[in-house]
Amino acid sequence: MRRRTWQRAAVQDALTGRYDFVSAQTLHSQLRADGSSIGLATVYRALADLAEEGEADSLRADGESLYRACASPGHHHHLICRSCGRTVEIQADDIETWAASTAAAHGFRDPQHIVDVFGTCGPCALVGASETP
Amino acid sequence: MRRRTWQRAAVQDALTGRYDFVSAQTLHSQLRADGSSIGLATVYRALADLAEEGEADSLRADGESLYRACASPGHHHHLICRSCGRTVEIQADDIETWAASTAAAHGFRDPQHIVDVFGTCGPCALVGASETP
DNA sequence: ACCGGTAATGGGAACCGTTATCAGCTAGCA
DNA sequence: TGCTAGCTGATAACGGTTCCCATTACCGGT
Repeated sequence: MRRRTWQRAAVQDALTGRYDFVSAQTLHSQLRADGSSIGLATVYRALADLAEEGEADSLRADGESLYRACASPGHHHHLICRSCGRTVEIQADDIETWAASTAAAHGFRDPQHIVDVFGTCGPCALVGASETP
Repeated sequence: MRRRTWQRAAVQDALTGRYDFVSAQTLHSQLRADGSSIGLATVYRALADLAEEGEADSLRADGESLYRACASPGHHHHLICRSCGRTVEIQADDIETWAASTAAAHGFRDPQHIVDVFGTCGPCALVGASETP
């Protein structure tokens, strides 16, 4: 059975309050800064559980796991700003069918696909342009 | 200038001799087992260089970087057996245009995409079926 | 309200893949 | 052949994540 603790709630709340992908360590720091006494290991466990239950999306970038609260409940992909982390959720049925048919065409079963798009969002492109001479 | 050393050649040969994605550590172990005295750091450096030069593809799985010699020189994606690692290279122009147009539609510039499909290849599906009662 | 068991917690140590360090070596060029 | 910048490799350091385990506290049953 999965117990409901204030730590789990705190992690979920902190995740829901953000619009971008965050690492476990960042979330832990934020929670501590907000006065919580939650432990780092607990944040890792809570995030892993949330991802397993489908309450959060996860992806790996630069060798660390990032998490984000799901806005849309179903399967979807992400368009992520590589500068500020702003994320747009994308539904793309074409990709689903493409992945399934491609796997089947090569005799692969039970296909899963990783599809994420990174880019520089409008505001960050302006900032970056002035920083890069 | 980039020098040609027997270590780099050994890494490239070992990579070319495989049909699957391998980690730096696995490749290092294989080279040592074959009698080479190559160092682990050198394997990491050689693989990073090969990937940078476009001589090898890399992807991250389970928190580690995996490498594979490119059969097709241009941009492509992979269909990977999650059991035995057998890999099929896939050209998918539809994905390229989809990623570009999706990014543009949301005001994102300079898009990059990560698209990999994992599945269980025919032979492994048979083996796995007998192992799972 | 009170137990009892049991999952959850948290601090630190361990773990693992990767990268930095640096003295010695060597490929490539004149 | 000699020079020298780039390469090598053993080891230390590093950063993110997981494990360990004594303690805590959730929750169903009474």
